[in-house]
Amino acid sequence: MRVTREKAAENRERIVAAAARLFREKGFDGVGVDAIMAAAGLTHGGFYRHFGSKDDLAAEAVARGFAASAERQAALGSLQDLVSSYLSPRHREDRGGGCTVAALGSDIARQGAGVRHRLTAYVRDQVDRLADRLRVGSAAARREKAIATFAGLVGALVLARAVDDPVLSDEILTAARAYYGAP
Amino acid sequence: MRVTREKAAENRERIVAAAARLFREKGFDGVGVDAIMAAAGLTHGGFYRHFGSKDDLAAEAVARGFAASAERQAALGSLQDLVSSYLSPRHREDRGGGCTVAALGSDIARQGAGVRHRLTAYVRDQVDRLADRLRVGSAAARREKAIATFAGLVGALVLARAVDDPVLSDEILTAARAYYGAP
DNA sequence: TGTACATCAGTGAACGCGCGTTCACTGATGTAC
DNA sequence: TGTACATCAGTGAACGCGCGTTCACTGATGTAC
Repeated sequence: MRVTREKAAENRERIVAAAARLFREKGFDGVGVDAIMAAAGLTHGGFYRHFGSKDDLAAEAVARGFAASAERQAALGSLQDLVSSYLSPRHREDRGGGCTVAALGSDIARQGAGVRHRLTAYVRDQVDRLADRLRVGSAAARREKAIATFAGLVGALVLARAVDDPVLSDEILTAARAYYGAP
Repeated sequence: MRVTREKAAENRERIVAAAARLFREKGFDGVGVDAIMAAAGLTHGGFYRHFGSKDDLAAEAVARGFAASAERQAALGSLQDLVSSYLSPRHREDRGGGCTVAALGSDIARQGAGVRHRLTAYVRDQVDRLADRLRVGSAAARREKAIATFAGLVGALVLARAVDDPVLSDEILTAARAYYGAP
């Protein structure tokens, strides 16, 4: 059942999108090739017509996630908007659709070169963009604050998701929002 | 080959210690029961004389990691000491022996109730201790800063480990050290 | 204190299962003429 | 434009492997007398 080149490209896109979501939801080891293919409406056998390995897909999937995050960030006006959106209960609940770094952070260091390389480019880019939004202090001071803020946002979201007490989780989000959202 | 009660308790300790290290190094899914038992100098078959399941061991192993972290923190004098030790290259390199939250953070939210419950108690405790160390501002302001600092430390270490460029990794540690270590 | 027996920590083989990957096959698509 | 054939995206069965867990067994330890 060969399909149109166009249709095949579309299927490939759906595989990457499904993988990006499922990896964030369940971790790299928590979801198999067959589950990803099923989520994309295909059977697992065809996987290797599109990707060399599950690792290769992982690299593409995180790249896709980073691109989506970068777009979302660009669409948000002020630093406060960005912080309060990142640290919202909605983002906490939406691991599958949210920030890839918070969803997979401690896993990424254990992944292959492709995944780590893409994360590195993303971190560099996000730090630059964050520093640009900070209007006070020297370039070095803004960069320092951008790095600390990025780390704080990621850490706060990870903690808010890991904790099993909703009250403490809310408190973490609120405190970090106030602390990092201050101008 | 039954062994002394004392020897059995000692073996159990070694299993938990090996698990705590290996889970942090390779993730919960990255290491199997047989590897843990081998690291403890035993064979895998005896595992279920000590633990009901791998999940049960995971809960004990993270609890052990948290206890060790709490001890380490108590031994450090000032906030600056704590921050610069946490964000040191040595800690970045020593995932197996370091902070459990940074090593397993994004995995923990996907783990069973035992692991998450223990993490929650640890976070509560660490936030309290950190707030106590901050000498400025109202109780509420200190608590807010404690939460933000805890999140920032965890996030910075996760990023410094995930990035594949040592220069950027060092910069993350240095920036976060300066930002969060300031009195 | 000494003896007989029950207990049970540890061993190593085995289980069922799910995983990543491979493969022969299908049949619509793409292409050469 | 039409025809004949090669291509190749997708299917579904199969592969080898490692995993968490179970089990029959061993033999030193613990205990009851």
